[in-house]
Amino acid sequence: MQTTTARTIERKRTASREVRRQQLIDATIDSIAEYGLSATTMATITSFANLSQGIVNFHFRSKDRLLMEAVGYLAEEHHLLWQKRYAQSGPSARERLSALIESDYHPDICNRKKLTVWFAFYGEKKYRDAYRERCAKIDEDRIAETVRLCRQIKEEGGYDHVDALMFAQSLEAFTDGLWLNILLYPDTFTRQRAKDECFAYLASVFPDHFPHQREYQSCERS
Amino acid sequence: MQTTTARTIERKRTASREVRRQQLIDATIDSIAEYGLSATTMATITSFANLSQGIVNFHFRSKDRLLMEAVGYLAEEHHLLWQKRYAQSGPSARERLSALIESDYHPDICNRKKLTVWFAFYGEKKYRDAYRERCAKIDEDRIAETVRLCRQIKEEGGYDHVDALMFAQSLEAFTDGLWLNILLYPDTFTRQRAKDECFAYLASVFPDHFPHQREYQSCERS
Amino acid sequence: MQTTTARTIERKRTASREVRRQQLIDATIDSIAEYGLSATTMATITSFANLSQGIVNFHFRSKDRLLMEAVGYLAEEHHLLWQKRYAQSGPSARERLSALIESDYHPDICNRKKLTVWFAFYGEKKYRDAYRERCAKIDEDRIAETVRLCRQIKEEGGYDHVDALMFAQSLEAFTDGLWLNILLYPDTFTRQRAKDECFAYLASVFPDHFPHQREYQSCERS
Amino acid sequence: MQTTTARTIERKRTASREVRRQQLIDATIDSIAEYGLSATTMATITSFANLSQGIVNFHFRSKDRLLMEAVGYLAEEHHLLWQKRYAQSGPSARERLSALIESDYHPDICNRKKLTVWFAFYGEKKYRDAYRERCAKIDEDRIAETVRLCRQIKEEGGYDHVDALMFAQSLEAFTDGLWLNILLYPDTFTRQRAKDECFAYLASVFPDHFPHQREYQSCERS
DNA sequence: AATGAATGAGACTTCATTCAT
DNA sequence: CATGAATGAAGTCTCATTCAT
Repeated sequence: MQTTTARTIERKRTASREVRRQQLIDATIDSIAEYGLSATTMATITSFANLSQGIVNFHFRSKDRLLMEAVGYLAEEHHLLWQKRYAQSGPSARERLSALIESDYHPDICNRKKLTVWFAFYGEKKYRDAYRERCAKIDEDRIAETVRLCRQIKEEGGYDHVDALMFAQSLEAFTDGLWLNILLYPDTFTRQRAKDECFAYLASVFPDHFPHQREYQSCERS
Repeated sequence: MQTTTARTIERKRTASREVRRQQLIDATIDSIAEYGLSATTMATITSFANLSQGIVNFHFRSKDRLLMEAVGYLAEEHHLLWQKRYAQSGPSARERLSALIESDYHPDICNRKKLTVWFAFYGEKKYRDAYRERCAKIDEDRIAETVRLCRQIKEEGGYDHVDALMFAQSLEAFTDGLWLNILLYPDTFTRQRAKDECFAYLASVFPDHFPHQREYQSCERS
Repeated sequence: MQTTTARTIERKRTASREVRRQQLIDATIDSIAEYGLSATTMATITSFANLSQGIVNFHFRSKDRLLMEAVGYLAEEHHLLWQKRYAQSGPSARERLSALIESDYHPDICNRKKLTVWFAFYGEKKYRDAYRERCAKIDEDRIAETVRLCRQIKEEGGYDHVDALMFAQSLEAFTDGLWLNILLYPDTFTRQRAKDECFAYLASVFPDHFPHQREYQSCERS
Repeated sequence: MQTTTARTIERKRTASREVRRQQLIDATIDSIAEYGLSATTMATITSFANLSQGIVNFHFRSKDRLLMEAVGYLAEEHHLLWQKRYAQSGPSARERLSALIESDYHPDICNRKKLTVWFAFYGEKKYRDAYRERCAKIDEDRIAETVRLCRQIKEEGGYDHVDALMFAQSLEAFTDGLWLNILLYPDTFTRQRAKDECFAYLASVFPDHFPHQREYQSCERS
C-alpha cells in the first residue's frame, strides 16, 4: 500500500512538474506577447502563471533557461502541427506540399501572439543561437521534405528550369517574410492574404499544379 | 603638421551637433550588432563612440530616443540608397525594378551588422511601432514605385494573370524573409544567393523580362 | 539561549510588512535629521535601517513615497500624543488647553531630530503639499478643539475682546515659530523656554486663567 | 585718454560684475520659488537669468556659494527695509515698534516667493548654518532694538509683569510662525490677517499702547 | 513543492563643474 | 567676459536570484 501511495504521489508530482513547466512556458509566451521580450521579467511571467516569483529558479535553473525552453516549445509545436497535417493530407505531392504550407498559416501557429514571440527571439543573438541549436534538425527535416515534394512535382510537370532545393529554401524565406509583414502591418496583411500570396508564388512556379486564383486579379485590369 | 594636429583637436573637442549625433547613432548600431539589443547599454554605446556616458542625454533626451533615431537612420539610409540607384539605372521598367532589388542586397544595407540591428528592432513592439510611425511613408513610396514598374512590365509582356500590387507586396515580404535567413543561416544564405533567389522569383513571374539563370540548375539534374 | 538566538534570527529574517515599513520610516527620519533632506539618499536611509538598498522599492514604491509616508507618520505621531494627553487631562477648559500646549513641547515631539525633519519637509513644496493633503483634517481638528476651549475660557472669564478663532490660530502659529527658533537658535531657545513663552502669551490674553509666572521677570528690573 | 578709457571700461566691468551677480541671485530666488530648492539646478538658475550654464562658476565659485549669497541677500534686504521704515517712523516707541512690525509684513518681504525661499533655506541645515553665520548680527540688532522699545513702552505704561527680552523674542518667533502659516495655508492666512494677529498680540500685552481692533470680534459673540 | 521577502549588482539618468573657443 | 559641449560621479530604481519558512 505504501509503495502504491508513494508511486501515485510520485507520479502526481512528476506530472505536476511537467504541468508547472508548461504553465510557466505558456506564461512566458504570454508575457513576451504582451510586454515584449525586454519588459518580460520573472515578475510578469509568474504573474501570468499565477505563481510565486521564486518558482522559476526551481523548475528551470534560471530565467534564461526558461526562455530557451520557450523557444524550443514554439519550434516543436510548429513541428508537430505540420507533421500531423502532412499525415492527414492526400497522397499526392501537390496535396502534401499544400498541407505543409497550410500549416504555416494555421491559426495556432500564425497569430499575432506567437509571431510576436518568434520575432522577439529572432531579434536576440542569444535566442537565435538557441533556436538554431535546438531546431536545426527540425527545420532541415522540413526543408528536406519540401525538396522531395518539389522534385516530384517538377518531374510530374516537367518544370525543368526549377531548382528544387533553391525553391524550397525560397518558400521558407517567403513564409518568414510574410509572417514579419503580418506582424508589421496587421491591417494590410491578414493570415489569408499571406497564404494567398504564398500559393500565388507556387502557381507562378508550378502553374499546372497550382492554378492561378481568379479572385486576385480583381484589383487589376487585364 | 602642428596646424593639422590643432585642427584635429579642434574637431574632436566641440564637434558640431550633427556629427556627435551621427557618431552616437553609429555607435548604437555597432553595439546592438555586437552585443544585441538587450545587452546594449549606455556604457557600451558611449564606449563604442569613445565618449562619456552622460553625453547621450545631452544630444538625445534618453537612451530610448537614441534608439528610435537609430531605427530612423537605418530606414533613411536604405531609402537614400535605392533612390540613388534608381536614378542611375537605365530607363526601362525592367532595369529600374532590377535596380530596386539590387539595392536590397547592396553590401551597405544587407550585411550581418545591419541585419542584426533590423531584426533586433523588429523584435520589440516599441521599436516596431517607432519604425512604422517614422518609415511608413518611405515603405509606401517604394511599394508604390514597385507597383508602377510591375504594371508596366505586365503590360509590356502581357502577363495578364499577375496582380501587380500583390506581387509587389510579395517581393517586399520575400526580401524580408531572405534577410532573416541570411541572419539565421549565414553559412547557407549569402547575399548573392539571396539575390539569386529573388531574381529567380521574378523569372517565374515575368519569364520574358527576367530569364532563368542557367547556373542555378547546377545542383539539380534535369 | 539557543532558542532566544533562533527567535531573534527569525524575527530579523522575514519581519512583518508593518515592522519593515516602520523601520524604514524611522531610518528616514534619522537620515534627514543627520544629513538633511537633500543629502538623504536611499543609501543613507537603508544604511540607518541596516537593510539593503533595493528594499525601499519593495515596501514603498519609490523614495518619494517613503518620504511622503514619513511626513504622514510625524503628523500622526503628534496627533496621537495630544489626543492621549487631552484624554488624561483634568476636565476644565484651562487644564485641557494646557494639555494641548504641553503636548507641543513634549520631548517626543519637540526635539531637534523631529524639528529638523518637520522644517525640512516644510521647506519643499512637494512635501508641504503632501503634508496638507494628508494632515489637513488633523490640523483642523486640533484648531477646532482649541477654539472650543478658548470660547469656554472666554465665557468663564469674560474676556470679551478676545476673538477665539483668531487666537487659536495665533497659538498654532506661535508654536510653529517657537519650534523654528528652537531649531535656529538651540543655545537661546530650549524646549522649556519656548513653553514658558507660550504660557506667557496665554497669560497676557487670559490673565485670570493663566497667571503670570514670576520667575520670568528675573532678567528684567521692575 | 587711455587711462580714462581703461578706467571707464574697468568701472563698467566692475559694475557689470555686480549686475551679473545680482542677476544670478535674483534668478536663484526665482528658481527656488518656482521649482523648490531640490529641483533648482544650475540649468534652471541660468535659464531664469537668460545666461549660459557655465557662468555661475565664474561669478561665484560654485553653486553652493551662490545659494549662500542668496541667503545673505534676503537677510540684508529685510534688514535694509526695516531700518529704512524705522528711520521714517515717528519718534515714539510705539510708532517705532509698529514700523518694525509693519516691515515684517511688507509686500517686498512677506510674499509667497520670498517666504518659499526662506523656508527652503531654513529646511536645510547647511543653509540654516549659513544664515546664522551671516545674519546673526543682523537679527541680534533687531532683537536688541525691539527690546529697547519694549522696555520704553513698559516704563511708559507701567506694564510691570512684562519681560521685555522674552516678549521681544516671542514677537520674532510669532512672526516666523505667521510666515510659515501664510506659506502653508495661503487661503486662510493673508498678509493682512497675519499682521492683525501680530498687533492683537501686542494689544494683549500693551493694551494701552496698542488698543484692540474692534473688527476682529465680528465672528465672535461678546 | 512552493512562497515571497530580501539582496545587491547594474542600468539609466541627472547635474555640478570644467574648459576650449 | 561669456558660452555651452563634455565629463563623470552619484543618485534612483529594476530585477534575477537566493533562501528561510
